[in-house]
This record gives sequence, structure tokens and C-alpha cells, in this order.
Amino acid sequence: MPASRARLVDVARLAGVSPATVSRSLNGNVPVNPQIVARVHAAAAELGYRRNKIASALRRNVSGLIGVIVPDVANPFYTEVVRGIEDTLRGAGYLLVLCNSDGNEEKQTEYLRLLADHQLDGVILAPATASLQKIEDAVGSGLVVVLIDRRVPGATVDSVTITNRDDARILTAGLLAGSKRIAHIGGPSRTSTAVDRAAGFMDAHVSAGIEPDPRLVIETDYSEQGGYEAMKALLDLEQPPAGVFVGNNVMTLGALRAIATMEPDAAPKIVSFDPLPWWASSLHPVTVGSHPSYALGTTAADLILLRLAEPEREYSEVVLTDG
Amino acid sequence: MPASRARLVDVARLAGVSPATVSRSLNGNVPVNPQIVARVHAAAAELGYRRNKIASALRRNVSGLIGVIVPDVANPFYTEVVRGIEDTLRGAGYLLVLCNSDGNEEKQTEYLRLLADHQLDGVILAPATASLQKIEDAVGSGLVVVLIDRRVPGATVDSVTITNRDDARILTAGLLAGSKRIAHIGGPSRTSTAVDRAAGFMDAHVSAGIEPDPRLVIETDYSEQGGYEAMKALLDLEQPPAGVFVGNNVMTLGALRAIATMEPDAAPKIVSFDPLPWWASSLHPVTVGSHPSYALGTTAADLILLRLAEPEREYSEVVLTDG
DNA sequence: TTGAAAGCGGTACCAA
DNA sequence: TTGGTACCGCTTTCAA
Repeated sequence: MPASRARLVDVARLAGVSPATVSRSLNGNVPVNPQIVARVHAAAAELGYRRNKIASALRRNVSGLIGVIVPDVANPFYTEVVRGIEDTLRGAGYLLVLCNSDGNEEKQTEYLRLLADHQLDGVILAPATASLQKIEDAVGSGLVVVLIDRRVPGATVDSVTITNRDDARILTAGLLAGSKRIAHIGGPSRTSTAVDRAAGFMDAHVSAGIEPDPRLVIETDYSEQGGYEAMKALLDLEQPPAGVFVGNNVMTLGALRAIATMEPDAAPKIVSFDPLPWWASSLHPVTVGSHPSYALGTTAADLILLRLAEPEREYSEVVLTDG
Repeated sequence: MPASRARLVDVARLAGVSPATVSRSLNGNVPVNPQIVARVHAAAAELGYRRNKIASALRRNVSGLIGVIVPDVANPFYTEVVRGIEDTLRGAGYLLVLCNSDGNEEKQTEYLRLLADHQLDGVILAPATASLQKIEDAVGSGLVVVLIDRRVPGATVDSVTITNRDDARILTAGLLAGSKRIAHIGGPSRTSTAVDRAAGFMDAHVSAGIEPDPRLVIETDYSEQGGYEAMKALLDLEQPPAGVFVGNNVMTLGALRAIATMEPDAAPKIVSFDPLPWWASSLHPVTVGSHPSYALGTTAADLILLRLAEPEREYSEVVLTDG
């Protein structure tokens, strides 16, 4: 095959048909004589023809590109989100354009403009701020927008978020199904996430008709050391818990360290809220029930693909519970 | 400003000049009467005009898009690389298209094709295999290729790698400065990285005039469990090492688990090759040899921008030492 | 079902 | 310096 440049007309010439027919044969959306289709495909193969998507994009006004703007892809939460998006988009033949905003609205705005200039089909945005105006500008510039992680009140766009309280409840309920003595290692109560997750922990107990043992509920900070010490304290109880719902990933690593030398069967089951990093712990498998970051990505990607396929559909606000 | 669609001709009409003049005024690469330039800019601003980069790309054959193919962006090493690339490209006005190959050559090939179809200007590739053919196909399809992390012998492209052997030597030398009993937990010898790092470990001993104790050199796989067991074995020696050079980040996490319950002062010092994730271990501080992943990204991005600006320049093989 | 031809929105050559 | 216009490569009417 020649180095690079076979165009549609070259295929047409070789196949002895018009460019229009080649286009139709290759796209397969319009009836074409099967024999001609075969001839066109043969010619295309012979020339190593590949469609120029830029030309196609200009004509059809569909670029096949979807942008993703997150604060920082180096934050493992967003890393997972991005990975989920990428996997889904790849399956649909779309390419992902990655942008880091650093939580900076200027950068975000700049990127939204640039993405629109490139005629991206859409953008999955973890908004830097709750500014409705920015979202509307983006939509006005022709981008299909799907919001993730945070919702922006009033925006008429699709969104995917996560339920802290409900997820915590479900995770806890999973542990309660195995034992009544379930503990919670939670983050600082000045954060809404910690409060919501602790509330979910309580909800599960109420639903199950179980009175939680206050000694099993430990508030600490969102640190590795905090998780470690909390777990140690739980293990030192005369009656240690059978399972522990740990409020975030960092604390989970500390909790894992605390049980590292225990027999896996003897150690409490651990359920972690946030996703653990890719390498995960092997000795004590952790149920990473929730905070479905990967699923957040795949769901957002699914939503944007749906809307591109059907622009007039109802806007949906998906709230993910567990992964 | 109108919702979205102002085109070049609209600006031309409003400014009372030809489309060609508008293009020239906006691009500023050809002399244009300053008064006209001002009028054009005013008209463009009034209409909220933004250049359609797809149309521009078709005509100029420059897309403003650069691809990045890594095995997995969720691996913190590549996460950092990608972040470095993105920061650099953004400064140059380029957009980054992110692709995960999962170390799978099929996926890599598929992506390379897709990127060429989209007329990307170039691709920064962490090759899944050392196949020269694949690289040449990519170059043949019009992509400017910059290799990272691994080199592919014989490929006439720019590349950025890291000094495995030298870095390992330096890291080990740091430990040897404190004690003569230094161990190495290395990866499988079928990988070039493991071989190079083990060689660097030896180099440091030779330089220091120290005969390494063979029992202190353990080959395992690049896994958490492997690192854990190797460290356990080292601790069980009648004379455990004072320091350990661990060959990658995953094994380091296993090694950390093995010493988790030890007093920090009693445990061997650990030096890790790859970067550890953001939350890192707190009890046993790890010296992380500065495997400059972020710099790897920025350097690769710089190289590709240089080549796009000057296609005929000499090919460079950059080898980064530390960050 | 197939072909001719008019764009999509800029860019750049050629002439003035 | 500026304008007219062909053209980048593909898609999609419109006619045949």
C-alpha cells in the first residue's frame, strides 16, 4: 500500500464508480448494489484507503471527538473517571480530549472555547465552580455538555453525581447482612461528605433495626494514620467488629495496614468508600463498594452518546449509588 | 453575540472586506493595512466570531491535536506523564487526545489508525511492544511519533527515556553511604527495566568497593505480594539489611506492608524506584528516587512541538536522569 | 440505484 | 496590499 495519501476519488477511479458511490458504499447507510460495494471495498483495501475524518467532520458537522474537563487527572478519583469515559468512548469509536482545569474557572472557560473551536461533539465537565453562566455559554457554543461530580442548579444538561448518604447506607447494609457488629471509621464532621456518610451508616442500622454500638463509631481525619489508629482501637475492643465501613480511600489504606499481619479470616471485613488505587491490596481484599468513579465515567460517556444520538431526549440527572 | 454560528464571510461582510483579508487579518502572518485589521477585529468581536478549526485543519493540514497512547493512565506513573504532556501542550495551544492501550498491541494499532484518520499532528507513544514495524506504519500514515519510556531499536523517531541503570546506581549508592548491607528486591529478569536496575545496584557496589551479599538480592515479579514476600524473607535473615532498593512502586507497597508493624527505626530504609501515589505511606517514609515522570511528559511534549515546527531537525534520544 | 455537482468554512494562489 | 476564487476531501442533495 502506498505510504499515505489515498483519497476517496482514488478509490472511485480504481473501482470505476463515482465518489458519491464510494462514500455510500463505505458508509453503508444508503442502498448500493452489493457487487459495487464489494468492488469498492476491494479497491479501498488495495489502496489502503482510510477516510479523512477532518473532511468528513467539516461536511457532516460531527467531529467524533469528546472532551473531558476535570480539575486534575492526577487525582485518583478523576483518573478512574477518565478511564471509565475512555473505555466507553473507545467502544463507540469516539476519541477523548483530556483537559485539566486545576479547579480554575479561567482555564475551564479557555478550554471550553477551544473545544468549541475544534467542533467537539460534546464535553464531560466536572465544573470548577457552580456558575450556571459558564455552562450556558458552552451549550450556546454548540457543545453538548454532561456534568459530573457536581451538579449546577438550574442547568438544563445531563448530569451524573454520586450519593454519599445512600451509598454509605448500602455499603453498611451489606456488612450488616453478615453481622450486627459493624464499625465506622469516618472523616471529620466539618466535611459534608463525612457527615453524609456517617448518616448513611446510621440509616442502615435503623433499617435493620440494629442499635449501633457507639464505641464502634470513630471519627478521625481523612488520613492514613487516622485510619490506622482507628482500626487499631477497634481491634483492641473486648468485642471487635466483624466489619468496618471506612469513610475514604486514604483511611482504608491505614486500616489495611493495621490488619496486615492478621489472618485474613480473622480480620474484620473492610468496605471502602472511595476507589482504591489500581494496584489494590491483595492479602485483605477490600470491598470497594461505592463511590463508583469508574462507573461515573462510563455513565457520563453513555449519557453523552445517548444525547448525541437523540438530541431532543429528556435531560437526565443520574445519581449513582454503588458500582 | 449570536448563539453560535458566525463565519468568516459574515465578518468579511460586516467589515466590508474580502474573506481573504479577514483570514489574513486574523492570522497576522501576511501584511495587512492596520486600519483594516482593526476593523476586522472589531467586526469579529461584534459577531463573537471564532475560527472553525476543522475547516482550517482541512485546508492547512494541521489539526492542532496531539495523541498520547499509554498502557494505562490509571497507573500513577503514566498519570504523571500525561499531566506533564497536557500542561505543555496547553501552553502551545494544542489539545491532547488520550488513549489507553492496556499494553495491548491490537489496541495500540487500532488507536494509531484512528489518530491518523483524524489527522492528528502527532502522537506520544509508550509502545506496547518493541515492534519497529508498528512505529513505521504510524509514521507512514502521517503521524509524527515521539516514543517515551521504552525505546524501539532502529526507529528513526524522537524518544525520551529514563536512565534505569544510572538511577538505580545512584539510589543504591545513597543507601550504601549509610551501611554496607543493602538489599535489592528486583523485578523479573525478562524485562529490560529489571535487568538495568539490578545492574545499577551492582554498579553502586563496585564503585563503593563492596561485595554484595547474594542473599540480599531477590528477584521476584513486579507485584505487591512479591514485594511483601521478598521483604519478609530479607527480615528473616540472621542479618537483615539496613536498606532495601525496591525495583518498582507496586513491590514497594508490598515491602511497606511487610514492615508495617515494625518500629520505624528498626526497619530497613526503603528506596523506591517508581513514584508512589499521592497519599504515600506515612509511618515509614520512603525515599522515592525521582523517576521524573512529569518531566518525561513535558520533555516528550516539547520534542514533538519542536519537530512539528521543524520536521527536518535531527532526531534526538533524550535520556532523563532525575527531576 | 448511480452520478454530477454544490457545498462545509477557511486558506492561499494568482491577478490586479 | 487586497480581492476573486480554486481547493482541502468528503457528504448529500438533485436529477437521471
